[in-house]
Amino acid sequence: MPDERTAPGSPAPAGEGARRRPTSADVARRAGVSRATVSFVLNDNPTQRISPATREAVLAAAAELGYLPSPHAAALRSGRSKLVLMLVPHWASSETVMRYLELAGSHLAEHGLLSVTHIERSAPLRELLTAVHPAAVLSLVPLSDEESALLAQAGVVEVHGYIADFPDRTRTVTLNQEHMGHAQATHLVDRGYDRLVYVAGPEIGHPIRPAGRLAGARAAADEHGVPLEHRTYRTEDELAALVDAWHSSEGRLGVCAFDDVTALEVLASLRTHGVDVPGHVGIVGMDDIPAARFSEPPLTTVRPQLGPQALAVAHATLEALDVPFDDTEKVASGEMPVAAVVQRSST
Amino acid sequence: MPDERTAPGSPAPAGEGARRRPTSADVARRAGVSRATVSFVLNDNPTQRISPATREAVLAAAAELGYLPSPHAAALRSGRSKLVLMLVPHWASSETVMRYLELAGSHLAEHGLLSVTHIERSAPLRELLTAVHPAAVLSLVPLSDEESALLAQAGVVEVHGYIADFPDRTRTVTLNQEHMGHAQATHLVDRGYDRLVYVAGPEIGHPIRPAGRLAGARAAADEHGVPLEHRTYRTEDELAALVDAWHSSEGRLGVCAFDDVTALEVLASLRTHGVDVPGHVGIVGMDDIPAARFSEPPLTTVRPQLGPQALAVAHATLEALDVPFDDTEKVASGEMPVAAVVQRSST
DNA sequence: CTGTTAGCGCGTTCAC
DNA sequence: GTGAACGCGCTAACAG
Repeated sequence: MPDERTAPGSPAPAGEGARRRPTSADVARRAGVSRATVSFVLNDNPTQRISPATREAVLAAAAELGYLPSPHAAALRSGRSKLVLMLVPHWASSETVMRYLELAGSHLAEHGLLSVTHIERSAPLRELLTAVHPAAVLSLVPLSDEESALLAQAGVVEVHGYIADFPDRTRTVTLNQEHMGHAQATHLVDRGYDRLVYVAGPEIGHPIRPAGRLAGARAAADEHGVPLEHRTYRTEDELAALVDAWHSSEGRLGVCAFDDVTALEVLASLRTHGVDVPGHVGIVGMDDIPAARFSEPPLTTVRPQLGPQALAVAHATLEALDVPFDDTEKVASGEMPVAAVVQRSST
Repeated sequence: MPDERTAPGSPAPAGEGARRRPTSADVARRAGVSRATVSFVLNDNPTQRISPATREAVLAAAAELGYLPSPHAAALRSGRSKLVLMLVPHWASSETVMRYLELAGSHLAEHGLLSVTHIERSAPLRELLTAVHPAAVLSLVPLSDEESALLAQAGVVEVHGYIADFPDRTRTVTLNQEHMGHAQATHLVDRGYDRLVYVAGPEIGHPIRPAGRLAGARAAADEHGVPLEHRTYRTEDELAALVDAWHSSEGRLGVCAFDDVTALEVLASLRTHGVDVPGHVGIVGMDDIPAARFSEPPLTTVRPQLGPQALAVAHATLEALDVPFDDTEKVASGEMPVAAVVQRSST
C-alpha cells in the first residue's frame, strides 16, 4: 500500500470548487445581529422573542448567502444527528429491497430523519462510523456481536428490518418468509392441485435459505391434508431429472418455487419436457418480477407486501429514537400481511 | 399531530443504548497523556515523534475504551469529510445500478473515501445537506441549477456518473447509450437479418429515452447498409399490430428492444402470433436480466459493462477531491467499452 | 421584551 | 511531548 499522503503530483490543492461554506457568523454579520440571534430565528426557538424586523433581516441574510447550517457543528453540539444509516448486504441490492428502503426512508423523512444507504462490502462498519455518525443504524441482516458492540459504544441505536428470517434481536421487524410459502401453497391447493412440491435451485451468492418459506408451504399443505415434498437441484441435469419424474406422475402436481427466477427456470424445463402446464403441473413463483408476465405460460406469483413492513420498521426506528409519531396506524410486527397472490394464468 | 414527547407507554426512556461515546480526552486521561498526543498517535502524524512506550499506552487505552473518533468533530475541524454521497433517483434503484454504485464505492473505499447512497424522493437535497456534509456528491442524473448552486455554496464537489445520456456537465462520466444500440444492431446484422426495427414500449416511470440507443442502432445499420425503422407501442393491441405486420413481411427481420423486459414482452407476442423466432424474426434485448435465460426461446441480450464505468466515475471523484491515485489504469471516459453481446439462441 | 456574551462539544494542529 | 486556540452552531445566563 503506497501510503503517500499529499502526492507531489498535485501542487496546489486549492482553487477547487471548494468555496467556503457560509457560517452563521456570516449571516449574523450581514444581518447586523449576533450569532445567537441568528440561531434563535433559524430554529424558531420558542423560548426567545425576536422582533419581526430582525427576524426578517436574519432570514433575508441567510437566504442571500445561501446559508446551510453545518451538520457537523450542530451534531457535535447537540449530540444527536438526524441521520439514519441503512445497511444493505451487497447480495441484497435488488429492486424490491431498494423500494422497501425507499418507503421506509419516506416515512422517516416525514419525521425529520434523513436516511442514507450503505451497500456493505466496500468498507467495514468501523470505518464507516469514522465518516458518519448516524442516530440509528437500520440493518437488513443480523449484525455481528462486534458490530453491535461498536454501535453500542458509539451510542448509535440499532434497528433490524430483516428481509428474511433471521434470529430476532431487539427491535426486529422481519419480512415473514412463512407467509410467502403459505400463500403459494394455498393458492395451488385452491386450484385443485392435490400434491405439492417445494423447489429451490442453487442459491447464487445470497444466504437466504428456503427453510422459512418451505415451512410456510408445509403448514398450508398440512392444513389442507395435501402431501408436500421438498426438492432442490444444483444443475440443469438435476432439474431435468425432477421434471422428468413429475411428467410421468399421477394426479395434478403443484410446484412452489423459491422465487420467480427459479420458477421461470423450472417452467422452461417443463416446456422442454412437454409437460402440460397448468393442466398436469401448476407452478407459483415469488417476487412478482416484471418478466413473470411474459413467460410461456405467464407465471403466477406472490408479491411481498413491502408497505406494512416499511412502515413497521420506520416506526421501530422512531420509537427507538424517542421521536413521537402517530401510532394509530402502528403495525403489529407479528401480524403483518406480507404476501398476496397475483392472479395470472399458469395454474 | 399529537406531540407527546415521551410516550406514556415507555416509562424510562433512559437506559437506552445511549451510553456516552468515549472521547479522545477519555483516552488521554486513561493513557496519562495529553489529548494532542492521542491525536498524533492515532493519526500516525509523521511530523511528530512519539516514543514507542507512550504510543503503546495510547493505543491500548483507545482499544480498551473502544474509542471511535467523532466524525463531526473531525470534519468540523478539518473542513473536509471522507464521505461521498451518491444520489440515485427513485426510478433507477435497479439491481444493475446498485451494482454500479457498489463497484464505484469499492474503488473509493480503497482511497479512504466512504460512500453512502440516498434514494431521492424522500427528502430534497437541501434538507439532506442538513444531516450530512459529504466531500462530494455523485449524481446519476443531472442536478437542477438550484441543486448545483446549493452544492457549490456548501463547498461540496459535484460529480456526475450518468446511467443514461444526459447533457454533459463538468466532471461527467456517462454510460454510453449509443454503444448499446450499436451492439444490438451489429449482432443482428452479423446473424444475417437484413432489415432492422428498434422497438420501445411504454416507459413506465423513468425518464430514460430510447433516443441514444436508437441512434447507436441506426449508426450500425448505416454502416452495414441495412434499413432500420423505429417503432413504439403503448398497449398490447398496438404491439400485436406491429407483430402482425412483421409476421407477414418478407425477408428476415432483426428487432432491437429497448430493454430485456420489452424484449420479453415482444417475444411473448411473437409466440402468440406464431412467428418463427429466430428463423423469420430475431430479437435482442438489453440488460441481461436473469430471466432472459429462461424465455422461449432464450433471449439474446446485451449486458452493460459496469466495471469500466464505475472505475471511471471513481477516478473522476478522486480527481475532483485531489486524492492521489494510480492513474495507469485510468479509463478514458469517451472510449469506454460499455457493452458486450451475451451469446444465446433466439437469433 | 429583545438581543448579547460566553462557553460548550471534540478532534486537530501550531507554537513552545 | 504539552498547552491553547480553532472550527461552528447551540443555549444558559445576563444586560439593555
